[in-house]
Amino acid sequence: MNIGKAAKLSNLTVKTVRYYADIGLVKPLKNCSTGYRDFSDDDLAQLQFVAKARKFNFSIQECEELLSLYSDKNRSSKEVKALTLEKISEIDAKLIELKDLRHQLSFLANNCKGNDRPECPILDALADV
Amino acid sequence: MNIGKAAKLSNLTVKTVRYYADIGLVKPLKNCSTGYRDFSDDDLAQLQFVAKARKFNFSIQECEELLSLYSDKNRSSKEVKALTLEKISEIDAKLIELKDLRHQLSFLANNCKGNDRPECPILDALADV
DNA sequence: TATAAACTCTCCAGTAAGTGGAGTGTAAAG
DNA sequence: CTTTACACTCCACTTACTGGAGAGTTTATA
Repeated sequence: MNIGKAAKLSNLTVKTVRYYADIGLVKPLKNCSTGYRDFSDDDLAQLQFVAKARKFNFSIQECEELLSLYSDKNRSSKEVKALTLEKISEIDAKLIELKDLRHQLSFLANNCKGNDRPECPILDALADV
Repeated sequence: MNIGKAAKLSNLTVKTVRYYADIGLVKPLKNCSTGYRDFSDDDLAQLQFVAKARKFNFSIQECEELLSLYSDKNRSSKEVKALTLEKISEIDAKLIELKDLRHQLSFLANNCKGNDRPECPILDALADV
């Protein structure tokens, strides 16, 4: 299938699919005469896999690792689980950071009248070392 | 003061301070003979302001807006509060997204034995469109 | 059959917010 | 006087794409 169809079926943009092909994440055949990429069903499955993994916050490099684990029939599930748990703790760290940030910002916002006068505790807090 | 001291006092790296000067976020004087940047106390205050605002997840562009609001003695606190509330709702959206992601990933991890055998519900889920 | 629309290609540049390194010049300490 | 620490510029690289130019291909319509 052509790139447009592959993109549609994997919920990616054509640009993104082309990019994934450029960096070798998928390796579609090329029609020599037209230069058009030709995506097999397997290529499509890989694109769908990557699209989903990216949604799960896996980086491109991690997607590559997952793909190779996926196609390796002798791999253990241990490695995949380890990568996933690592992702989860990254997410946990980010959650803590964001919650703290939200806390501080809403404290500042609550103390700011938000009127037409110049006094602003938010700016004061930012200026205060 | 020299860039090293300005960096130290604002908890930024020298590279970052130089970058901020390059993009015009701060405008230190330059010693014509040596080419060394010379940071005034005001420049330092700006760097500290930006360093703090960046920690609060404000983008560089937003930092510029905040800086100009800060130095405008006639500005109202309304604008600053609006920007802050916007930030907070961005953070909220991100929090929801991350929580959902964590949920799905931990569900997958919990269902994966993580042993030496190849069966892996995580990979299966990624492959499942 | 002509032509227009839709699709594809490559290549170049840009995004955000820096980081890393090479090569070179300057200042302070021993 | 030399070593060390600091400063400078310039270029490339990072992540994961996105946008656009200019050109070729395929399909649908007049």
